[in-house]
Amino acid sequence: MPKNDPPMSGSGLIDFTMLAGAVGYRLRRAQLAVHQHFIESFAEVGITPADLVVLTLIEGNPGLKQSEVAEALGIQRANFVAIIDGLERRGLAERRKSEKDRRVQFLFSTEAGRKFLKDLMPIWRRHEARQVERLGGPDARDQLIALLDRLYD
Amino acid sequence: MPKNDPPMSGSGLIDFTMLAGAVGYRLRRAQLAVHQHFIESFAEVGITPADLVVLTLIEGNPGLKQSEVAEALGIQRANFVAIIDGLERRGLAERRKSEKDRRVQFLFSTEAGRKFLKDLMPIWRRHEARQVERLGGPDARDQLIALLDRLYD
DNA sequence: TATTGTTATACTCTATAACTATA
DNA sequence: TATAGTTATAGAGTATAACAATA
Repeated sequence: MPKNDPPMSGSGLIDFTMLAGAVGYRLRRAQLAVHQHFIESFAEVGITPADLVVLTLIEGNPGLKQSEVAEALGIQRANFVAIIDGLERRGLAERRKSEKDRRVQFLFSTEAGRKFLKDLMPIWRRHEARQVERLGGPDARDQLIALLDRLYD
Repeated sequence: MPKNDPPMSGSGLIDFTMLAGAVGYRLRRAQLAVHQHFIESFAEVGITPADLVVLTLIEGNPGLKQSEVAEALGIQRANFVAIIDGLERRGLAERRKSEKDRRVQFLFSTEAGRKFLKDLMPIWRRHEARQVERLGGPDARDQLIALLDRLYD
């Protein structure tokens, strides 16, 4: 046997014990898998997770300041601009300048935005149901979410 | 009151009920928080999560094929090249051409790589301990990992 | 023909600094 | 001087296609 070819090569078994307790690694793998499934599910309507989460939030909370929404979602102000630009260009959301403080922009979903969200609900529910199914049921989902929430403020 | 300024503006309370069950959203927030803490923790030694996970895996599994490591970690083989290039340039890992099949590269950690990993252990343990602490103890950590693993193959 | 590693490329996500207009 | 939104930019991370060497 050539000396460079290690004994275990091709065994198909890889020892992951050193990564066993790595929370960040497992989080990344799980997040990537769910993200991938989201992208595939919503490919036909062309919406990103960020778009959907923003639209959902301003639909449920009309009139928040742009910076409030960004902060609530953990998105940098600077990066938030392009997201709102996109939603506004598609007619799904709109900015309204405050009359009290001319620096401020309040955010609202439009009629088209509300219809868009409503039409998306079946895809959304299917996507979430898939995750719940993989987790082993609604209780497991609630348990997971409770744990995840402890990891961020 | 100017008509554009909504009643709830400035209340500080944002309704998240529409996102309550969104597994992907909570995953992203948690993953981002843990990733940020990792970056801050390891800033002084200048290593990314990907670098560390790769080095750890080939340390525990000497002589795997480059493509085996990439696939085991869910990284595209094209993107894996730069990671190994970096580790090799820093003298922490090395490629060895198979003599059986000249297309194949086996991966090994170097002596410097093993020392590097060993020196990193305190930072690593501190980082993990922080996550376990936020979760509420080792049992919560194990529970979380078990749930996360169900979300990917 | 198929596979391994590689290059090139594009697109997304995140972070930071600096600008503008207002306050 | 400080704040809200914006612009510009840089750095990761990820995905795809195509190529060279080898099988």
